[in-house]
Amino acid sequence: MNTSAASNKDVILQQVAAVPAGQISSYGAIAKAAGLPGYARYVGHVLKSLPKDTRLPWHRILNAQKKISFPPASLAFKEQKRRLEEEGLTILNDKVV
DNA sequence: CAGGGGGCTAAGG
DNA sequence: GCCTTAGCCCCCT
Repeated sequence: MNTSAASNKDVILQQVAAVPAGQISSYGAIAKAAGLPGYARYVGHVLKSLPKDTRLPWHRILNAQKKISFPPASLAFKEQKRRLEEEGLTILNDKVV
């Protein structure tokens, strides 16, 4: 798929961007798919570092419990929830189904 | 080099 | 449902 010149961060972002609309994934799954098993936290750290105008579907990335790991008072929480709903998903008590 | 923390995960109490 | 323990890893002091 592409050369090995990609850094861990790039690979992760690539996997995140590879997630189809209406489909969700977990940090561990992304890390694993990126060939970095155990980098779950690193994935979160990277996504969190993304710019507000990022085009990466970071909102499709949830934790292993399929729940939004943000506090309900966080803007990211509402934003992610809203985007997921826009993609046809449903959120029940911070949980994505 | 040591210490603390983080959109994590799984198992236990 | 919540918190703790333990594991994995990276980044900043």
